[in-house]
Amino acid sequence: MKIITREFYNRNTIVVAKDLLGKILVRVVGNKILSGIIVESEAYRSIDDPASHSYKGKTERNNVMFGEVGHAYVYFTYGIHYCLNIVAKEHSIPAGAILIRAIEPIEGIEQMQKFRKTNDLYNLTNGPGKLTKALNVTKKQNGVDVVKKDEIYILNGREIDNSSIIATSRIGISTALDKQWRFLITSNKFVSRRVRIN
DNA sequence: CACCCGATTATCT
DNA sequence: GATAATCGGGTGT
Repeated sequence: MKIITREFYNRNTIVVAKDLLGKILVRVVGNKILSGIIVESEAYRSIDDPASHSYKGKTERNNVMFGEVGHAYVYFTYGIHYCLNIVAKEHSIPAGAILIRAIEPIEGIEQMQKFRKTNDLYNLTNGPGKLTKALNVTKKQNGVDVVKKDEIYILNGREIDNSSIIATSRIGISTALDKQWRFLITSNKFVSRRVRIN
């Protein structure tokens, strides 16, 4: 499998969010490889999206969202958790990123269980805060280029049949609830259980 | 299974 | 000073 090239991310954020389903997220920690299939994602845009960190313009926290596509935007939230996003947008749009909400673990499961301090396979990486903990992703990874084979990269996985993907409103936000920008693979056991299907 | 709540702190207003 | 792109544990049905 090959690393996804930068052109993939240089498209409509919503389309890329959907297309990331089925791709393989890889995390290199020392000499260990941790990986999983992306099974849940959310698109966040900019001036047209009140729920996005970039809605009101560039700040110290969100500046990666305004930068080159194909980089990781990692932020800290609720005083406890990190969330991993991939910058994606068309040239004409100032900012945009995709929140990786859940992966189906493939490689390095034992190491992920150590990072998470749990043996429960189905609650290991089924949430944005859980998967960053399982993959040992923190603000140190903010800005890393996921198009290069370095700390974090994404591989072409298997094509997902359109009929097995659904779109819903996004989780944990209070505005723009009408926008159906959360994508998940239906019936995948590793999707967040907080399912709000409209 | 559903709802409720506390944890804990960087970031923004 | 308030909020937050969350999680896990608790209680009740």
